Amino acid sequence: MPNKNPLIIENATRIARALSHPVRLQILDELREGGAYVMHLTTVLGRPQANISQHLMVLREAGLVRDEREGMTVIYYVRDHRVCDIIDQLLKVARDHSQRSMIAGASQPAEEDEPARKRRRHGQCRCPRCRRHPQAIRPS
Amino acid sequence: MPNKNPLIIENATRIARALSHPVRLQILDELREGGAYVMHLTTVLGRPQANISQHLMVLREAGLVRDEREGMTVIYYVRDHRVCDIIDQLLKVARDHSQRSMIAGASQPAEEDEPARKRRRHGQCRCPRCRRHPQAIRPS
DNA sequence: ATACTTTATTCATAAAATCGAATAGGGTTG
DNA sequence: CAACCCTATTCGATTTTATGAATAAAGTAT
Repeated sequence: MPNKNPLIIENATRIARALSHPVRLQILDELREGGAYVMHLTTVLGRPQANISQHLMVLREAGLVRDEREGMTVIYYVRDHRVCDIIDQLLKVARDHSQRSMIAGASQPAEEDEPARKRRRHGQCRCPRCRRHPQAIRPS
Repeated sequence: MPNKNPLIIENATRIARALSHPVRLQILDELREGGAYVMHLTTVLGRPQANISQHLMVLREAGLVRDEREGMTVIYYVRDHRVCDIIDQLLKVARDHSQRSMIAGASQPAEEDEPARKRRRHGQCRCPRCRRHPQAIRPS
């Protein structure tokens, strides 16, 4: 973890939570290549307008989208396209996990169930094993 | 979005939700380099044991960790390290967003507020603008 | 067997998220 | 202004999540 600042961690979880709903994931996908009207999202995703607006509010408060008034309509844009990359990775992992659960031994998960690497020498920890290796401390 | 399968999307949101809590994010970070005992996590994160176990259950059900009994203790491992990469990206974006909100014009967000790309020509959509460009359909 | 250790689970409660329905706000058109 | 269109917000009901407390489960040691 490149940054242990609790505020940063909180922010990261906020982004993750914003991504944790199918409608919001799909909204971001629609916005991805150039923004879209609310009405467009409503039509494409087949959900009531109020619901789309509600999800857009969540995305806005998470700082993931930006809106631009244009007369009577509003266009929403993705704020940081790195978030789209994150979504791509989520989908990739999700796809592999699905395959793994459906077919027993299929395709290349690109990184099979981790090989149980050598256990790390923990820092300051009172647990029986750590007690014998009081090294680097990583408290908070 | 490389895959529009609703099941895959649901799975992706499940992963995102599992990542949407500070304790779980930190747990994954601890497990990252080699797995850890529950007790170790309890000590390092400074949270009651039951709570750590509860979060581990969430991570387990999301398929993000794997446990291995070893006598009286249990070691948890990350299942797919690509998830750690996702966490790194979340943190990176979160860090930039924090900086952006604290300092007005600082550091390189690597991808500033998106330049409002040319609007996409939407497919089948009843909204006023789309009606005149009935092209590719992207319904469900 | 008894006591102790480590981890998991259950329960009750509080907090947060989701969603439809209704409504409000603002711009446009006639 | 009145009617209409697009979007946002509020409200209430329901569901999900989070958490401490208590307890269970299972291995270990005496």
